Amino acid sequence: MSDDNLLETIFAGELKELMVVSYIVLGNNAVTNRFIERRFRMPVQAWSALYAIERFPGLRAKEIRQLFPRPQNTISRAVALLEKRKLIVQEASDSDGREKRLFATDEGRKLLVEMIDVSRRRQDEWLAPLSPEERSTFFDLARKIASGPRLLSSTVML
Amino acid sequence: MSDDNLLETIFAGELKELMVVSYIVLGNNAVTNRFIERRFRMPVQAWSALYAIERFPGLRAKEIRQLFPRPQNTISRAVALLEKRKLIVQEASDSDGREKRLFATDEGRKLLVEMIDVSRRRQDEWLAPLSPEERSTFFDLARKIASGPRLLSSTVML
DNA sequence: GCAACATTGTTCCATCTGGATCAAACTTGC
DNA sequence: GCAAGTTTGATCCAGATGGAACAATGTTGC
Repeated sequence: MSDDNLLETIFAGELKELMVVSYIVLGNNAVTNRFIERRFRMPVQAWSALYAIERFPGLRAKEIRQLFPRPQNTISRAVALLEKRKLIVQEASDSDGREKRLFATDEGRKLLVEMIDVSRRRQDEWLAPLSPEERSTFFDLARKIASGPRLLSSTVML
Repeated sequence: MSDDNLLETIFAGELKELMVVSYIVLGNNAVTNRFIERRFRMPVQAWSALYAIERFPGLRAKEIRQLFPRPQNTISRAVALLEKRKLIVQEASDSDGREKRLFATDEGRKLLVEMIDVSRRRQDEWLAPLSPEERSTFFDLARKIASGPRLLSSTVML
């Protein structure tokens, strides 16, 4: 069986949606994770956290988890790395002594400009097969899936 | 800012497609990976490999990589685990002494029945927000993205 | 007021990960 | 025929991962 037919067949089974989404994401992650690791010497979740913190000044660590569903200690380590690199600063919360409010530094914002630029160009790269209308439709449907109540809390995989 | 507005905002930026797809996949992985690890005591790539081997009897390890873009040693370990559990057997290739042809055992096929069933129900769970027509459209668009030449080989993230 | 419980974020540690290296088998060029 | 290069898959190892336990703080119920 030829290589193309392998994919054709796997994208025709009862798990075709799972298979095609996994394929896209595993393929993209291989490219993206390696690049971010090599270029910025940080894991992807650190760059994600910086992106979120810059966009929402004063963000709390627990809120980063709502944006990027990752284990708690993963966020904790990413934040610690960003602080060590002086890309963000932590500030004690007035209202809750456990919380730390996070803010990007000028250096962090500067690094983000490059990070966002290359990520946007990478996004255009994997979305290239879609027309603008298709791209819009794809986003709307993905948005619907993201808003589903069972995405994060399953009843069949307990 | 409320929790919902955090997501609303992050899904409205210049990286919205990346953000929404990441959100779906990170969220689904948290559920799925933990379940497969706990229920079947194997990493996700081992179950993926078993799925591929059952579907394509005599598959080679390198071909699994085309279906599931993962590092080569990851596949090698997954295959070794499946063989140790007697879920697959390896058979020397006639034409190439380096290759091993992989075949599911009866036990492997039996386990797959349950794996596929729960995975299909999980798939229905995260696709639930979409109508049948939307689901079909989503699949077609994802299929297009998967077939793009720059998904696996970037020119902007070298 | 305070005991029981919940939440936030950090640390510990066994396990996993993936880039690099390796050995074996195959292919190419001459 | 064979040296150089390639392909296939296994192994090594430094560093990452995530579940669990933890400390500190806040909330609830009485």
